[in-house]
Amino acid sequence: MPGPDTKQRILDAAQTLFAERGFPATSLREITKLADVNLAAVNYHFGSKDGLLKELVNECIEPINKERIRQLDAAEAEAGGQPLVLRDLVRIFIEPAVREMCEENGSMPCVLSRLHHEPHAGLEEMMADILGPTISRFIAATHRCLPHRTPEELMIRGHFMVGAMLHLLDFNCEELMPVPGVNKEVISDYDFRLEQLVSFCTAGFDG
Amino acid sequence: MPGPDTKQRILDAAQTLFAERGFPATSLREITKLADVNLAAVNYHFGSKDGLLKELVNECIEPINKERIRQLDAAEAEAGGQPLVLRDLVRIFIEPAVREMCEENGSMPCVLSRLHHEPHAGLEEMMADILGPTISRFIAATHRCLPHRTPEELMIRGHFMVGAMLHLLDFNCEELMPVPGVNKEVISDYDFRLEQLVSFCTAGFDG
DNA sequence: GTCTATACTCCGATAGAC
DNA sequence: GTCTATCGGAGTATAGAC
Repeated sequence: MPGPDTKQRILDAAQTLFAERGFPATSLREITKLADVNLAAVNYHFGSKDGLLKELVNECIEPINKERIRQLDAAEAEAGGQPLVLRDLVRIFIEPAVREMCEENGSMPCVLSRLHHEPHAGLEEMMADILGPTISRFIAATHRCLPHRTPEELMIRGHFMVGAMLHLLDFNCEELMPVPGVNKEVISDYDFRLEQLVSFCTAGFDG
Repeated sequence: MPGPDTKQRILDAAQTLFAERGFPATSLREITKLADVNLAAVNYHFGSKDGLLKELVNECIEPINKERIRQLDAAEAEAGGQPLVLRDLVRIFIEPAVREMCEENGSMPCVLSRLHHEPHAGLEEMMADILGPTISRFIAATHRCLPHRTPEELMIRGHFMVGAMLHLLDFNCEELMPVPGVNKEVISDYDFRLEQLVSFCTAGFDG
């Protein structure tokens, strides 16, 4: 079997199945069957099941992080030393993640938000390496917006923002509990969700 | 081996190990070895590994939910038909969970917050059964506090609140990324975290 | 009823032939 | 690079001892 795209086919199949039933509940035999490749190809190309996951996650969060840095650079250059508007800052952190994951990579949000809560070998270190510098810059920029807040207050509130965002992303996959008076179409709308999250976190930082 | 407390010893061992390394990474053979019981005892008492998890979760969230309902009943009786103060309402939802999980059941927060993001057979239904009526009452009470907000806005913001809370609970187990100027002792303090979360969500609902 | 011993199937991983 | 064969360990089911 030729197939120089074996690696990509495995990645695609894994993304689909991980999102559907979760990482631990998906077997390599299911993935390789869907991708129409041999079982051993996974270990050849990725070393292990965890290695496959790691590459999948890296492909997803690196562009998000680069976009955040790009927008932050642009906004700070335009502000010319003045503190940014808090709402703009919150949006710069949230919008690239929500947009990338909801529009370009339809099935990654669930995978990613779950991973933040379940420990995996080597994955936390990778996330910390990629996201650490960004987080430091955001805390510093937030401190300039809200000088009356302590660094501890800003850090824990940034943590709340991440939690709210991850929970929103996972929301795509679950069934909503039906609640009287709530229109599901409104809640499912991507722009509605994004604006609500930005409003919630902006007010939360300042409150 | 006599041991009429076999069941409880399994539950204790499972809670410890699930919190330490996560549910999927913990084998029944490790649990039964730590509990000093036979492997098959798990399936006798709980039916399956998932059944064990389900009972563990149920034991944990039912008292939290009862306490929320109790406090909500008391507050609404005292208010005598008037809308509650938003901050009190937020605290009634958050405080029982944070207190129960941080003080009485030191190792459950991680387990619980992870489960909210990884699908497990039958577990979502159980959560929905237990939490559904409570959530409906909170949305209704919030709507009386903030009549200018639509039900969709209140529901999605309640979802953000849950996400922030779960992320905070899981925070106990992780190592914090070191950030210059942030005192880890302050961030680790239970009262500090609770008050920050209440402030963040109260402002977020209204913002 | 409780608990044990044991066997069964499936998993991820790997060695070695092609 | 790809494939087959195989390994130890996982969760599960059950027959039978107390």
